[in-house]
Amino acid sequence: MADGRMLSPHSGESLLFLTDEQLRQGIEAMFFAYRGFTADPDRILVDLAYGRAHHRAIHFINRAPGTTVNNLLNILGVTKQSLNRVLRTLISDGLVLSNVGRNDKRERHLYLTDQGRKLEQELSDAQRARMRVAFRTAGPEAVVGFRTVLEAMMDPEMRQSFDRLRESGT
Amino acid sequence: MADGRMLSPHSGESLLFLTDEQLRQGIEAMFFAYRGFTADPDRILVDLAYGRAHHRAIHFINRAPGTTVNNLLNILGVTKQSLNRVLRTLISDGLVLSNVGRNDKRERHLYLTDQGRKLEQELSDAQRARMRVAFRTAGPEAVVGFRTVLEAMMDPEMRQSFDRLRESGT
DNA sequence: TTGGAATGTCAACAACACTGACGTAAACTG
DNA sequence: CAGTTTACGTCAGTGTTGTTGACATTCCAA
Repeated sequence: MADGRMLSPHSGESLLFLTDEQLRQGIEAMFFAYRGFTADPDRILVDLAYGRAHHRAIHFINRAPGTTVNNLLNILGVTKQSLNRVLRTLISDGLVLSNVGRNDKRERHLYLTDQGRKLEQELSDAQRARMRVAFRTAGPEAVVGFRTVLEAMMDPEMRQSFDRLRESGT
Repeated sequence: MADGRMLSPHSGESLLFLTDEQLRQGIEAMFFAYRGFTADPDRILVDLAYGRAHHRAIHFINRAPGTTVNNLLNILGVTKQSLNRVLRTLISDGLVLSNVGRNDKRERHLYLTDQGRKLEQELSDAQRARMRVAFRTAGPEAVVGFRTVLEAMMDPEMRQSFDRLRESGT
């Protein structure tokens, strides 16, 4: 990294960071950072006998209230059977509400209950705290770069989901 | 993001990107990007009846040849029982070599066989290809920011492992 | 109205993480 | 040298989360 920054005039800066070694460090950075990224919510979840799958479901239901199971399926990228198991426990535990669709009775629209929102808050507070420290430490320009690279790393369909959520957010 | 960039004179740019909404977008970006990050190797692995755990073991053994089981354990952050299950299959399949330590005969030093290196190459080629496209698309400055934020997001012990590997690499 | 597509549920199974207990061999220590 | 610690492996059991297969319900269109 240190000497990677010294531009040699003929190589062109567009190739500079694309050595296998640079790429491998990017890969390892992703691996280690993701561990940190999930560590704090995970600690909260173990006490509740929930896992990451529950967290993800809660997160995206909170993000898009009234979403259908199918929509959630596309966002999460798992099979409906896998999601259903998670939803079933969340519903029976009173964290999630599942309402039959008015227009299309095949659909189920999902909402968080007050209790569900409470847990969501707790989980995302923990996760945001780490993200906040990381962002603050790294600085605004680094954050922009971070987001740019991550977006470029997504599959196109995932990028679509991401953008859709982003629009609805702010 | 768009209006987040408009600096209001009194707020100070150091707080600008730390709204809950900005942080949540960072969180979701991590989630979607990580899916892309693992997608390509995963596709290769299913055909071989291996999983991500095997990939991770192969990656870090290749990265630090001769590493001990204990060292690998610390890097991967799993239990020895979990790692052992993976190593056992890799060894019996002839991808990994486990040698008794010369100085300390309690230790096992791990190496990839030719066959193991071949698979590692295949897997990391796939993963690097995506990383390369993402880096190229995002540009050099974004890559620096990406790396900076990821490092700030790691747990301290993980950052240590990361730095150690980085030093040995280049 | 009948057949097909979409949506969601139930059951069984596999991968991979975990804890706990135990065994062996080697190294260290008083 | 005896006792403890360290490194590694293994067996058994459990939980989460993914998978496929089978099935019921609902909608829609020929």
